[in-house]
Amino acid sequence: MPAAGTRKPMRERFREQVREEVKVVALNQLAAGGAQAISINAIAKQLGVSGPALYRYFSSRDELLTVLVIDAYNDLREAMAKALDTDALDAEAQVRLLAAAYRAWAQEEPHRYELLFKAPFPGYDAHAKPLAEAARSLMGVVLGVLHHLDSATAEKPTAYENEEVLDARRANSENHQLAVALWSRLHGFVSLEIGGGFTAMGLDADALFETEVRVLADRVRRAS
Amino acid sequence: MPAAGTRKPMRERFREQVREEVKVVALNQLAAGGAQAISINAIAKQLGVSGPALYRYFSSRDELLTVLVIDAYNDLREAMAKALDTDALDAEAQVRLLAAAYRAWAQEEPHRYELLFKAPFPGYDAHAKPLAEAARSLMGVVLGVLHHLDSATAEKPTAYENEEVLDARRANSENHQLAVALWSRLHGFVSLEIGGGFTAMGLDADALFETEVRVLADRVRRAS
DNA sequence: TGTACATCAGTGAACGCGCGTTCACTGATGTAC
DNA sequence: TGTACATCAGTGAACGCGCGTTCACTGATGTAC
Repeated sequence: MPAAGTRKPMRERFREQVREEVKVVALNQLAAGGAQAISINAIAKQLGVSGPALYRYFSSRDELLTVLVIDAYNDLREAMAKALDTDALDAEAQVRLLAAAYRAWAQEEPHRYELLFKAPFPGYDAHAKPLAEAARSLMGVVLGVLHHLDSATAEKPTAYENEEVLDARRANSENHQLAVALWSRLHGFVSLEIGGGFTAMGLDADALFETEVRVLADRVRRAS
Repeated sequence: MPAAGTRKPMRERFREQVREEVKVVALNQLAAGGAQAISINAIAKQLGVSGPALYRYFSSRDELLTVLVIDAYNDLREAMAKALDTDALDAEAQVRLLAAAYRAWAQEEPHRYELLFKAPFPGYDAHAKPLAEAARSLMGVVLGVLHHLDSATAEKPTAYENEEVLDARRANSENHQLAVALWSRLHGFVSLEIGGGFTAMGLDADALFETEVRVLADRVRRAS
């Protein structure tokens, strides 16, 4: 009988624990054979359990995949947020940190990074709300960095309610365009690097990245 | 009995024709359900033929997929080469044309573009030589544009024999780094655009692309 | 502390499906004399 | 022009596989009295 701090009923705690185990095994399969290799039956076998047992924890294979994508969004966001969690730095330095964190996460978790971008991008009208929220929250970190560049759009970028207002403001925001350009370049570099395009050509990926980041930082400095 | 111009034996011509038909149907399936939806049996059914029949034309599903990837590389390369097939232009203008052609092809053939970059990047040591050649040939077009910027590396970039010499020269070439940066940005932009990331955020993709291309062209002008 | 009951994790069989691939074969088609 | 033969496209059955998911069930586990 565990002491204080254990508020949830035991069965619920158990459920959450098993869900985590399932996700871990699923990520192993992802790393080993790609997203389509994630299979309910194979996961069950690896957990020493029979197939249908997992339906106690995930209603379908689709739900499992969705959860993995959301987790990846959140992980990447937290990695970036953590990198920026330092005492006051100017925007240029923050962009450098952000870029480094983005690349580092993708290098550490290449399969999860691919999972993020091989899935269709979650639109506003997507049936999966949590997914869209996770994606927007990630972009919120980038916007946060460029935040003080333009005081007209200076509100908390993660806690919106009305999406239409948000859309209108975004479309007209210089910062948002800058953020997207930043993200676009990071994604281009990182996905080529992960795919092996650079090393296959005998190129020094670190040097290339340095150059790209320097260009980005310059642009941010010019805008500020 | 066809007249002059028909040199190949009829059976061989027939084989090639059927191979093309198979590829067309395979591309339809790719567009409809992703690369993993390409299935020998389903293609056969759609052609009004029984499954094993296709093994007369492709030795395996893998061979079919490889051929599709090679075709896509070649198509994209030809689209870019064609765009540059104008009377003498300076490097800056050529970069603009190249970028526009790259994006246009990806927009017209989004599924084939994805097919290219979701496949593992063909390295030198890849067992599939034709694949690696097709990929290098594509890069050759980009290098051709930046060609005259650096006379030290000025040789025909597509007709190499010795790969090790090629590697060494590439690693040391400023132009090659510029070409890769160019490609990296194009890929980043285009893959986000295809994925729907921009429109999902209410952004004007054309305007973003214009900005990115202008930055690229500036950099090329500065280098020349 | 002990007993009765409700909850729910996990089982095993089954359904229906589609896949890639092999094999021995039939029958048409082009070719050589 | 006519006949005999070799080539080869396509068939249908079969193999073995794995998948997601449903269902009725057993048995353990936590809970309420």
